[in-house]
Amino acid sequence: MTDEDADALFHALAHAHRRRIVDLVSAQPGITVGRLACYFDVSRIAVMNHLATLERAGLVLSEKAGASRRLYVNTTPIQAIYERWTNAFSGHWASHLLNIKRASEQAAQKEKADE
Amino acid sequence: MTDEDADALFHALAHAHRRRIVDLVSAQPGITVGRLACYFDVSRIAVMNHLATLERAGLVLSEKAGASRRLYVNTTPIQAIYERWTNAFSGHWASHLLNIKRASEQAAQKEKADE
DNA sequence: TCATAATGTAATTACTATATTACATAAGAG
DNA sequence: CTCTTATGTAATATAGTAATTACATTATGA
Repeated sequence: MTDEDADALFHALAHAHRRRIVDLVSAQPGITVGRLACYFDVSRIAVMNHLATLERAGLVLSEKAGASRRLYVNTTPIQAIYERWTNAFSGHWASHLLNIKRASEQAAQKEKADE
Repeated sequence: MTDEDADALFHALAHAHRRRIVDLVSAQPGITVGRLACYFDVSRIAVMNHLATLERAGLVLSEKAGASRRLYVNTTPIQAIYERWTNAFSGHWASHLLNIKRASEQAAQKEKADE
């Protein structure tokens, strides 16, 4: 996963409307743009912009169906997040919350070793 | 996890510099702000702003140590992401990539049923 | 073909984010 | 106390986001 991919992906998920879109499309695969927009207070255009952001991130796929456009969720990028971050922090994972005092002591020792 | 929490969290991760900060602080718990800033081309102030964003999201914790400030990663919010998204899409998880054609057929049937 | 309904594009506006430089505060060394 | 180093704050320029309204395109069906 490149930096650009990760930027697009996290940015796409960094807005409640877009996360809700993912949930709605996930629950109703093939929903059209217009029907989806009905769930929101903002304009259809705003929803379309959010969809463009989600498509850029690869989270939403679409296909034309006559005059409509059907929407689908792609979970692959979400899986990529999972692999990226759970592997990166597998060492910390067990404790769930970092113990600051212990880490602080370790850091103090490291400082001494560095000089 | 509230919408505000999720916004802060995903936004925090939506920048390569901030993700790199998380990696660096994770690898060197207790690193100081100044030392961390040395890893980046941008100014120390820019790095501090990124740190503020990460602290707002709960991804980075800090404690004063004399004139310095020691930094630590907190993995709890990342675990929250994991639970939020893997549970939400557990149904889709098995196939990894959504099969558009099948979903499209299902959607077409659903449309008929709705009218 | 013509009317209608769904989606797409353009231009605009208000707001937020990222980064900078310059200055201010706080702690440790001599 | 004073010099130095580390961190924090203020003001600011630039760029990117999120939303709007108005108009254009495309497809369906009488």
